[in-house]
Amino acid sequence: MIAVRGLAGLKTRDLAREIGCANGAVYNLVADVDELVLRVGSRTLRRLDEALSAAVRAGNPSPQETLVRIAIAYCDFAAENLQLWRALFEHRMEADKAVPDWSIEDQMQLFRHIYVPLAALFPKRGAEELGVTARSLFSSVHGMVALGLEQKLVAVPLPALRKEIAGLVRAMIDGLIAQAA
Amino acid sequence: MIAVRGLAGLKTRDLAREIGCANGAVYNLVADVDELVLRVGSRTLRRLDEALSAAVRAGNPSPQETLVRIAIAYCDFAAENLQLWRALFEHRMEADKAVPDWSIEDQMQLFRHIYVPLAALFPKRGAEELGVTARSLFSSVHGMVALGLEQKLVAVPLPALRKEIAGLVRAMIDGLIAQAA
DNA sequence: ATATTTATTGAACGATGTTCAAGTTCTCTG
DNA sequence: CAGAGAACTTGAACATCGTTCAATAAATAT
Repeated sequence: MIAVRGLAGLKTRDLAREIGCANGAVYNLVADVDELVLRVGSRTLRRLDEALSAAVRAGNPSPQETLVRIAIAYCDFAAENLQLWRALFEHRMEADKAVPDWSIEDQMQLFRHIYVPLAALFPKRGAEELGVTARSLFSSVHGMVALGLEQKLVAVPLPALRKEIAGLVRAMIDGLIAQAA
Repeated sequence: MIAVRGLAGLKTRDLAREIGCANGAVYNLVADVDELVLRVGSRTLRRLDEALSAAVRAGNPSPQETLVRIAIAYCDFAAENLQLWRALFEHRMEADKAVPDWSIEDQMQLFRHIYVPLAALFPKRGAEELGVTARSLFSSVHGMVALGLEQKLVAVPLPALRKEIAGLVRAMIDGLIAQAA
């Protein structure tokens, strides 16, 4: 239902009707909608992880081109799974409720795809520093994808967005290498 | 109310009580909450615009350092106006309702801060191309700020985030210059 | 066959955005 | 300044949510 109607289109009553049970029975499967959304998010993250893994496996290019491929794969996955991908970031827990550990774990896993080629590029850097850089790289690509796929503003055609992302990722890495030298 | 309790904490009843009128009277000022949020967003964007303008005015550094200052100013503004800034991006209209022109206009204005120094750096590029690059730069910095200020994951201390942003912006620009050469 | 545990139901509760008929206040005119 | 007409205000009522829970049904154990 999230995939079809978006996160805001997920209603427990519709869901109950769809799976053929009473309204209240939904809460036998899940504590509340927050958990439901997080569990869907978990599946989405797993599929995203597979997509990124496939992008890394394909061919055996340089670490920098691997990073470019990861970024493009991220972009493609977001475009092809727009609503599910958006749900990952649109969803907010109530202020007092904590995100469960298994969900945090899911999110952290993704950084390793970026971490590995980055470590190859910057063997002098420590794990801590590499983690921060991996995070920054991910964040900036995420930002480009998020705002690029937002039809709210000017709609950027997907091929143009992919090209733009590839260009900026290469620029970032080239720049980082130049800084390190 | 958005500034204090966040976008989700804005309730029309509370608002009516706060401004001292009946529930329904809110709708004399505003068609619906969507418009209310967009009008608050408009003010936030204006203040953000001022903050970026101030960052550009301060000193008279190179175009690349100007871009770094803009990025840092964006980060600082987001940190100091966290809830209001978040509301700009968290808010979603219902699928069938369009964002009004005046709100779109507000958003577009911001890119000019990036556009100007970028045009100085890449005088050979056309307006179209510069616009796309400006957008990409903004998007990637936005992504870093958005995920960096999310306490959901590991909380990055603000000074570290600023440093990280400055580093990556310099890397991106250096990389873009190298590509153009 | 009966008792006990487990699962399911759907009505009801509380919150929330929004509407609107009725009441109130303001304003302009004779 | 009186009073009619316009404009505004009110708060109860509606629809839509997520969520709860006593009552009921089903499954399982004795």
